[in-house]
Amino acid sequence: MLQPIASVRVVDVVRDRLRSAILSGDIAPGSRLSVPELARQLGVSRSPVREAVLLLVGEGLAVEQSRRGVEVARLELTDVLELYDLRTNLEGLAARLAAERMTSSDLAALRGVLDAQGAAAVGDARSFRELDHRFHEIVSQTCGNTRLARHAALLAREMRLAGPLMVNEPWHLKQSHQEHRAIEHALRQRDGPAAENAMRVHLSRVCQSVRHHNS
Amino acid sequence: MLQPIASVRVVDVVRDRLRSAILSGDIAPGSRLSVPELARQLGVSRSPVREAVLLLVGEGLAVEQSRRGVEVARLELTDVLELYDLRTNLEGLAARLAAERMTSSDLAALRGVLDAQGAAAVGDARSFRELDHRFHEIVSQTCGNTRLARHAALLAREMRLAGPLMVNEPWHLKQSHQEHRAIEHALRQRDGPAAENAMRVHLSRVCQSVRHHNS
DNA sequence: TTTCTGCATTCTGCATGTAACACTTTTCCT
DNA sequence: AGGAAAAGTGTTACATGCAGAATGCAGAAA
Repeated sequence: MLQPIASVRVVDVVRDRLRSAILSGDIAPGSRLSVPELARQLGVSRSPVREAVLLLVGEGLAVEQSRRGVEVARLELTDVLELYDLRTNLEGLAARLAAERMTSSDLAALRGVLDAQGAAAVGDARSFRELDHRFHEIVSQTCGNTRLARHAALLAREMRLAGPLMVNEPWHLKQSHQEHRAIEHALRQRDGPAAENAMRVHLSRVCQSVRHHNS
Repeated sequence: MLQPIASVRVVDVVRDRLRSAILSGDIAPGSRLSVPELARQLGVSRSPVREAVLLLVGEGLAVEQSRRGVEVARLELTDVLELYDLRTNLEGLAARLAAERMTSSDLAALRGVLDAQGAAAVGDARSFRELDHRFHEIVSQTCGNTRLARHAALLAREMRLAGPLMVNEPWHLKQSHQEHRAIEHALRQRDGPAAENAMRVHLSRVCQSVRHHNS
């Protein structure tokens, strides 16, 4: 059974590259996304770059200003709180649904991420965040509701623009890790309501931490 | 104090026109969206049309097929159920938040919509649906969470593609109308939890009706 | 020193050119 | 007639052209 060959479109490559650059911080929030400049740097014409930039606007990672081009979105504290409110609900629902649908390989992947996170928790905030995203991504993507998965992914990605607003103290990361363990435990028990509750507790608590850390 | 001049971009006009045509059914689900053809019909060049079509894909109203262009999204029953699950949660949250933030003019607008809906309820399913959208839109847009408002709007719009899957029996519309009244009552009392509960009851019940109507 | 003016540069937004590909119809050969 | 090849039609995806608008800056004016 041969897989159909997926034609690689330039616009997709450009979009992925720009998204990675934005999420990794290589292109800082507030930076202008000049289409001709990016086209020169990437060695392609302006058309696919323009379309990729438009798609990023649709994803919420960039904002357009009337006639003044597009710049990488800048998140204020209120934006982050908004995002946590939404994620609390969406990912809570996702966790409840995922509890009944996760395969044993999904659960194994989840545990692998948590083990790696436990090892990274001391000091390496960057690795910790990466594994945090993987954890939440696995839960969202296995919930069985494709639209929920898509919207949760959009919100989780958008939140990665928050950078300096996030709390990186070791004790806080440790706390998150323990809450992740609780979520995983509920998922492993196939206890949907408990998983939802644990996810909501986790994200609400992080939201509160962020709020108090920036005031 | 002069208002800044909002430049009207062709791409925005095209996007709005295409979206209206899709949501009104003028362009049926499954129809191919040929960029050159649409450009001819609209009397503009292909560039803004191509971008508008891409934006509609981003909104979930159209889907791209590899190398075979874009067509208007076709919703199966499972898609509609997915959407209701999501809307139940998102709009439930929106209702709770809106209860504390709606102004008296918002409440007046809501009541106006409900009164019009009460008059239209008998027989005119098309008007009823239009007012239903207005009702949910007002609640979502007044919740104070811009991202919640945006995502709720996207989901509500996407659901309008469901067409023949929806339940249009008069008694069902009447039931929806009464549930809308209950939601509005809770909002007017500024009772967030009650509003959330009423919204969830409403959307869950509609979801069940749709499920049983198509099986 | 500060503010304004005019020019040069760059960008945005739309139009158009074009190669590669997909689908349809016609034609040609058996 | 039946089936394959080939031409024709239409599209996608990318490249490029270009007018108008925004931005930055040097130099003049207050």
